[in-house]
Amino acid sequence: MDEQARIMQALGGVSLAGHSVQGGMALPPPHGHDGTDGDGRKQDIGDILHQIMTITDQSLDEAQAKHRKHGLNCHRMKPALFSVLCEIKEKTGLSIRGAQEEDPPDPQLMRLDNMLLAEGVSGPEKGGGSAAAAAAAAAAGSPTDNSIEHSDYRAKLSQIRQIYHTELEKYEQACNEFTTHVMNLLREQSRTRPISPKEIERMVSIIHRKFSSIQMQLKQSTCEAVMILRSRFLDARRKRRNFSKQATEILNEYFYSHLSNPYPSEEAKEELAKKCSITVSQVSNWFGNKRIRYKKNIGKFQEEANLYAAKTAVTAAHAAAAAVQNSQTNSPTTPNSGFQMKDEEFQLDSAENKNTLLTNMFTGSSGSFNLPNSGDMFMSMQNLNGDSYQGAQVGANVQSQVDTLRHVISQTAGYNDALGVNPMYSPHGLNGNGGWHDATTPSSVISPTEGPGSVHSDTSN
DNA sequence: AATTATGATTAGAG
DNA sequence: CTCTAATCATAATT
Repeated sequence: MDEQARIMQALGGVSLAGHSVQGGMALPPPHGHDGTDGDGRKQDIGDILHQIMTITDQSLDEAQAKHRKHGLNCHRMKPALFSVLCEIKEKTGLSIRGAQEEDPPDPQLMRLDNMLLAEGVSGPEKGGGSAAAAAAAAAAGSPTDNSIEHSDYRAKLSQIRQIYHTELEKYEQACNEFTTHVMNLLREQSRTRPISPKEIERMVSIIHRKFSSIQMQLKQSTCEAVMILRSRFLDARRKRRNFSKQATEILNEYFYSHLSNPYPSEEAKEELAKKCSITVSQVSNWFGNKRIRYKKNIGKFQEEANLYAAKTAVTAAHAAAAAVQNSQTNSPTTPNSGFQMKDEEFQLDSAENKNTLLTNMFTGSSGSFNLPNSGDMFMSMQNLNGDSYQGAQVGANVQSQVDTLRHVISQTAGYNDALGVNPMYSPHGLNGNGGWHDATTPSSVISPTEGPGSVHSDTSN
């Protein structure tokens, strides 16, 4: 330091005219040149330094700068100056050391990385386009997670992923560019000043650190975006969608036809899930809700129960008719389009009037009818109608059954009420203290519809 | 706007 | 894990 100061001091008064220097003193002694005899030398140094200053001032004047640099490089005194610089550096260089060597793997960054990986943003590209991704997801055994809702999410996610990747790439590229630029600069400078490889390394790592901090910001904002997207799309609680009419239909059918033990097995749940195109857990949710809500207010559900009981009954009858027809070796072409029409009509009817007769009929006000499932319905209707399936015109036979039902309904549509609030009967295996009986008896669980042709109105295959 | 319906979540029991 | 019961938050209806 002292020396430097001294040199500078000396420079102060030196005339700037360039004197040529005599006597090539290759290496100025490290210490103690007290300025005794080097007048010309001083001037020379002053000259060079002045040039350096000037260059620094006009460093942007490209061609000129180059020229001057070249001049400097070729200057006789250059090696000498260089070595001086080397020495100075040697002495001062130690000061810039221990600036945190190996970068610690920043837990914050790790967290972000892990999350991005988990969300499939930074992981391996899977699927590319959103449609392809959705299709792949649907095709893969993944339980068909409501892919309609999901595809939107996936599209958005892949959009985020794309942005993230391009940005990342951009940063990386910029980082590399900058690094090489700096390296070149340093390399060039290394001709005029001593630069150890360690220093270059340090510089590079500083640059990388800067860029990685930028990357972290990118990752952070990407994470945020994903989280927002997630909460918007995947938190189904926020964006609750009702199941399709058809799905609830199917679920209700199952529920009311298994009222005595509305606990679908795992397989049954899967089946229902597939039919309704919802997930198994959604089926479970549905049944959980249904059970508890049914139990809480049976009266409120009577109508629905009747409706579905009747429906399954009709379905069973319909199926039975078909079966019988089959057994009668008639042509397989079903000639019962008319019947179907009637079927709908029937549903309409039963929905329209506040049918409570059916309630009495099916939900066992008498206590005898505690299983409003298709099998029983079928049987009872057969009995109702008197004759059996042996009749010649079976289609008409079933038709008449339905008609009979309708008749009864319309006849008795008058007196109802009193049962909505007062479920004095505990139908369908619902015991007194809340909770269904352990009705594990297969006869009540499995549809006993072993009518003619063994017809299952059950949802199981 | 208020109310009801409904799917999902939660705590807690088994 | 499944199930119940309570609860939440939103959709649908009045």
